Amino acid sequence: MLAIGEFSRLTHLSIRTLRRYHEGGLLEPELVDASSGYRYYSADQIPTAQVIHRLRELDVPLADVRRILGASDPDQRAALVAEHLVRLEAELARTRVAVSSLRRLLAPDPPPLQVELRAEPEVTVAAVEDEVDADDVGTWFAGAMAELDAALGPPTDAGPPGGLYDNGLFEHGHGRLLLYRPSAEPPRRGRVRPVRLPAVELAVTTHHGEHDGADVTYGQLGSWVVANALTVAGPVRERYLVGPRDTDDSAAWRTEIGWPVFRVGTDLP
Amino acid sequence: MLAIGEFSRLTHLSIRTLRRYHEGGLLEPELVDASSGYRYYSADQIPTAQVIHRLRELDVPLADVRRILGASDPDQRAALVAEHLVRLEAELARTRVAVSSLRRLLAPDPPPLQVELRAEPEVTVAAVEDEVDADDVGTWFAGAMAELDAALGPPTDAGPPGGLYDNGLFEHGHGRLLLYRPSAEPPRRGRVRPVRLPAVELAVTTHHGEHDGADVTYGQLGSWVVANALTVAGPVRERYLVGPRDTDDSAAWRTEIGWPVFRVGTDLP
DNA sequence: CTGGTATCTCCCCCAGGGGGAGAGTCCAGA
DNA sequence: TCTGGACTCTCCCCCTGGGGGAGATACCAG
Repeated sequence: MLAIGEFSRLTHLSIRTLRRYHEGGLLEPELVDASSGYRYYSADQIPTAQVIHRLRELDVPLADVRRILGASDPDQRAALVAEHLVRLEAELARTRVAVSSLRRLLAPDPPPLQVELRAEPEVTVAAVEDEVDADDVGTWFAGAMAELDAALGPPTDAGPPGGLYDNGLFEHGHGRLLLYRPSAEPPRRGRVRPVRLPAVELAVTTHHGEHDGADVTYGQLGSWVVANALTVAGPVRERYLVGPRDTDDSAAWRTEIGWPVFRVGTDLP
Repeated sequence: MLAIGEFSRLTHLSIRTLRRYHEGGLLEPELVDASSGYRYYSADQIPTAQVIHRLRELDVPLADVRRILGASDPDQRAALVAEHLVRLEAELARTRVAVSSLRRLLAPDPPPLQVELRAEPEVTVAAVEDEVDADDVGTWFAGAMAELDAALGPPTDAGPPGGLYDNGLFEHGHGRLLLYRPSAEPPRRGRVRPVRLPAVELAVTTHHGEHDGADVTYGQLGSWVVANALTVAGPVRERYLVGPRDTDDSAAWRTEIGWPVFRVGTDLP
């Protein structure tokens, strides 16, 4: 039986942290003296403590650590861990994008932006729509796109997929998100259903590369809109001209960003 | 002039976050209405907001973001950013170590540990000693080793360097740390001075690979000590048989870990 | 038995964000 | 000019995963 200080020395987990892990049900001491409250650990618990230590170094949330430790089957445990390694890899990819887009931001001469004003007519499409948290957009997007493809089959010449992004997504971190594919006769299947997109006047530009870097282009487009004295209204639109479905080379990806505007002197009476 | 909601849509920073950045002096609105408190931003502030966004994605602390934005000289700014990219890289290395050591921990059959009992005689060495936080050990270690090498010259055959780790380092996250190199006539120079290391009985094993993974070996050694009914006392000792000074191949590194013990039936009267 | 050290619980603090209440402000349409 | 809805304000609390420190007990060796 090891007192907490001794166990701390053995595992390199601080006493405070061990107590917290006890409270949290992550690592229950083998024995807790009922009268004194002293925690006593056994040497058998050292490996467990070290697994926790490692998982925490990988920023696995305590709740997930608990789940991993609770998995009785070693295979299942390995699967749970692998899941987090995937998450780590995704995070690394995000980091890479952030670094390169930071370089772009800090570069002295930003290339001028090509912006086009376009009147988008009303159109009926096959769409999936949901209330989504900003953090979940990536996951949701993948699922929705898969469902659209399942309902409509392989890409046709009806046009690339697109999305409508509620302003609340940016302002409050959650809002409505609509993903669509053009279709002459939109089916109803699963979450897919026909939706009538209203006509809208858009200021349009094209973002090159990873979607994670798109907010820089958003800013440039927004600046243009502000500078050219047009008024903003309604959800932002995107169209995925070239994306991960088309090529693995993310440098070749093209996302059209459409910012709804009132064209001065045209829409005003 | 853009109200906060509009600016939020343009930069993809949430309204809450923009307010926080204002409070924190990171991104001051161009104008704050004195009577209403409304924040108004200019379109020129969009690039700044996006730089902040990117830096935060890289987990740069707000204080450092402030410093980077405050740097007037672009070169200086680039240097500050580069500093953080170095930190990111170091973190990535730590992650890799954690992953591989996690694999080792979850492997079904841990190889048996070679433990040796050794009576270490009293010895006088050239040492640097300090009170250090656990987080700063790496930095402190590098500095202290450099200072030792400066005082003693290139490696001799007097033996590899070593360290003494106070228990408080593991239990509370800070404690005394002593780094030494054996020397017949220890000099006094800078922080380097002669120190008499007391004689001690050690349970010794050798850790292979990155030092970041050593705590697993610590646990195994500790288990052995507990199981073999010896009592623990005093600071842990390490000796750096092969380290980054010797080879870049971290798989070849060897760290001897010595756990102070009383040998039953020998030290007892 | 006594004193020093270990350990207990409890409360407050940190970063960097989010939720929500309640009040005041802006602006377009009637 | 009024009015209602949308926008924004401040303020307080909560989250995660830790750390600092106080004050009270427990353990254990001399």
